[in-house]
Amino acid sequence: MQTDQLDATFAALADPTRRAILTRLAEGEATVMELTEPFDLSQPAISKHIKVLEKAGLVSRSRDAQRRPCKLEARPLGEAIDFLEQYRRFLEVRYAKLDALLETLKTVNDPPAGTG
Amino acid sequence: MQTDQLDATFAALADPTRRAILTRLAEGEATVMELTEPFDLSQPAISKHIKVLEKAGLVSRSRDAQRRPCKLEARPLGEAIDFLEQYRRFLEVRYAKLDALLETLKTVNDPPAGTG
DNA sequence: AGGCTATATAACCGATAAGATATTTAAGTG
DNA sequence: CACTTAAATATCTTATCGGTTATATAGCCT
Repeated sequence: MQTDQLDATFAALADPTRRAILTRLAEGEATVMELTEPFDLSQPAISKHIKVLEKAGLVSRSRDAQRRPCKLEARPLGEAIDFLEQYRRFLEVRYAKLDALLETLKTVNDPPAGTG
Repeated sequence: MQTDQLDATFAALADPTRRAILTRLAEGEATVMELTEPFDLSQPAISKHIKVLEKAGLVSRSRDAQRRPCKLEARPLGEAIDFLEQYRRFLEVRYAKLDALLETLKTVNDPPAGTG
C-alpha cells in the first residue's frame, strides 16, 4: 500500500463536499451538473472536487455526449479501511458491535429461529 | 456524526507523518521526544502534528514531569470507519475477507486487552 | 537561584487548497 | 454556421499547511 495513495484518499475524504459527492455516487452514476445541483457552489468548484476524487482513484469518468458521468470507485476506500483496521484492538466496543452484526448476518443463513 | 469531526479526522490521517505517529502510538504512549526521534523533522514540527491529532481527538495527553505523553484515542477512527462502511457493498471482496478475519479472531479469543 | 530537559509558541516562508468569475473547449442541434 | 448545453481551464484571491529557526514556558535537580 503506497503512502501517496493513502495521502490522496484521506485528503479527498477530508472535505465534506467531496464526501457528499461520494455518498451521492453510491446511489449511481451522476453528471457534473447533477453533482453540482445540491450544493451552493459553482460548477468549476465541483469540477475541481471531482478532479481531486479522480486523482485519488475514488471516481472514474465515462462519456455520454457532452456529459462526463462520474462513477464511484471504492477500491481506495478499501485501502483506507485496511489502514484503519490496524487500530481494531483499540476499538473494542465497535469491534463487539461488528462482531454482533456479522453474527446476525450469519443467523440470516440459518433456518428461522423464532424471535431473536 | 458531525461533519467537522470527520473533516478533522480525515485531514489528520491525510499526512504520512501523522499516520506514522498514530502507528507508533498504537504500540503504547510516547513522549514528544520519542515521537520526534524517528523523523527527520524538528521538534516543533512534531508538536504541530500532535496538535492536529489532538484537535481531531485522535490523541490525548497526560503529564509526567516535563513530559506530555501522547496516547492514542481511537474513537474518531471508529467514526471514520462508520463512514467508510457505507461503501461496504462496493467492496464485496473485502467484505468477505473481513468476515473470514472475524471468524479467525473469534477462534483465537484474545485475553482482555491492557495497554502494556 | 541557576541550569538542564522537555515542550510549546512566535514569526516567517513557500506551496497548496478552495473558492470565485470569466473564458474556452467539446458535443449536439437547427 | 450559429446556438445551446456540459464541462474544463485560466486567473485571481484568501486561507491554511507544513516546515523552519528562535524564543519562551514548565518542571525537575543542585
